[in-house]
Amino acid sequence: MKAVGESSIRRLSLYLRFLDAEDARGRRTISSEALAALAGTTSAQVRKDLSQFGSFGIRGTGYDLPALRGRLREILGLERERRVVIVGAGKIGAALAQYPGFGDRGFRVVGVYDADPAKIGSRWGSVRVQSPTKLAADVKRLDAQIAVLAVPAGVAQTMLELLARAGVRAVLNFAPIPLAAPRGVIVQSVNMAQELEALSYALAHAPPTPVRRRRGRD
Amino acid sequence: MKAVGESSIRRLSLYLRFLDAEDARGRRTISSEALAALAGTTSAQVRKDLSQFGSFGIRGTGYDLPALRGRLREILGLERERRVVIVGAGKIGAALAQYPGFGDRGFRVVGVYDADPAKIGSRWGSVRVQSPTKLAADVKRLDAQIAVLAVPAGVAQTMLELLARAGVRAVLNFAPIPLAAPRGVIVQSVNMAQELEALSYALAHAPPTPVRRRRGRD
DNA sequence: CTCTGTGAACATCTTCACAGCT
DNA sequence: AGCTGTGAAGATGTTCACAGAG
Repeated sequence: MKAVGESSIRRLSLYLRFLDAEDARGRRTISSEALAALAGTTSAQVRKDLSQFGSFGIRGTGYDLPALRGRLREILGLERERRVVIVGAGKIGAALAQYPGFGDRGFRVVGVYDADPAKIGSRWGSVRVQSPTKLAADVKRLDAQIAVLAVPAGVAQTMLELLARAGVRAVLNFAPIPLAAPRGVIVQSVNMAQELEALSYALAHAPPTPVRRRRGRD
Repeated sequence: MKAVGESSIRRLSLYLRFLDAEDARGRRTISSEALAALAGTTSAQVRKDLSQFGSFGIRGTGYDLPALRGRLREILGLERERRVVIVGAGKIGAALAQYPGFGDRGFRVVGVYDADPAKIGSRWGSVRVQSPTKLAADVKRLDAQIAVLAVPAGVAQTMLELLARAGVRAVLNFAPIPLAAPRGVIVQSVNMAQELEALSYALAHAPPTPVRRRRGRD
């Protein structure tokens, strides 16, 4: 299998969401055109994305919806439950912990950590906030593969390294700085400051009359 | 001025963060190499990004730090305060409202709206949660240009249209679906489900031994 | 001699357009 | 006839490598 683009993967995740919805309402088949309309892209894009993983469409008809749905879940690795630890028990951590897209897709929060003694011990759903000193042991014991890093920028790199040593394999970072990924750890960052400033730039440079913008769809 | 790439803008925002920090510690000049190291990119990339807006570097020396900083603030439209309304008073809205990168960069929250009667009237910093029926009048009165859309997927498009009619010019969307941007409105989306599933994909496909990943930096 | 600014090469992503399966 | 799968073209983004300013 040749290298699959990052952007294709992001779209697969989106396609899956719509396949779930269409499947729920009983649709059995869907064309690249129809799926593209839902996901806000083009039919060619949908076909290219899917064809990277084989050809499971039916010419003249479209894609078998339940089959495609199953295949995407498999491709995205959503068939198995992923255990997640949240590091940083602030508002962002809280928002993610209760985000429906989290639990719905098999991501289970098994631990929450924060260095603030005032927060340690408080309940977050079914888990209690712990000290980060517990991380190393917990990650191993609970077999957590994913960590959400929602700590201040100044301690993010240190925490990332701690997580890496503990055995975490993938990290979703919300600290607004670039992190150097330790060997063997996949780091994905979400930087809200950047998003906001991209909007500010667009406002400053497109002002009097309209213009469009993207990321996800237009 | 020729079209500037989306990705350049995102990096400018990052560069500015580090320029702020270096300026604070008294540095007066910085080379593309040094800035690249901080921002996790290459010197060529830094120079390409900056050269799109003119040539304000000094050959043999680097860039005048305060000057560059001022120029970036100007380019990103951060010299003027931006008034922001938050639609959806859930956890995500709350996380953003208290996010330091928000206030620090001149984004001021002037209103919070939620359809849930139980939330209406509660205090969020200096503002009270209002009904979305107040949006149209408030956006005009407060001259809000940016909205943060943190509502459930099902009502996001409707709210976006309401915001557009109210006169909002830019929207940062957290609902996990693509939105059709009304004419004259810039929509930027952050989809955490996609980020998470991209990690899941990477875990499923890079497992036994290491591999890297990106977005913001590796 | 250092470090910028930039054309040219390269790589990646998107769109087009059509051959060929059903 | 309808719709997929895919090469080829086009667009966008990144890296290289060097001429030339300071």
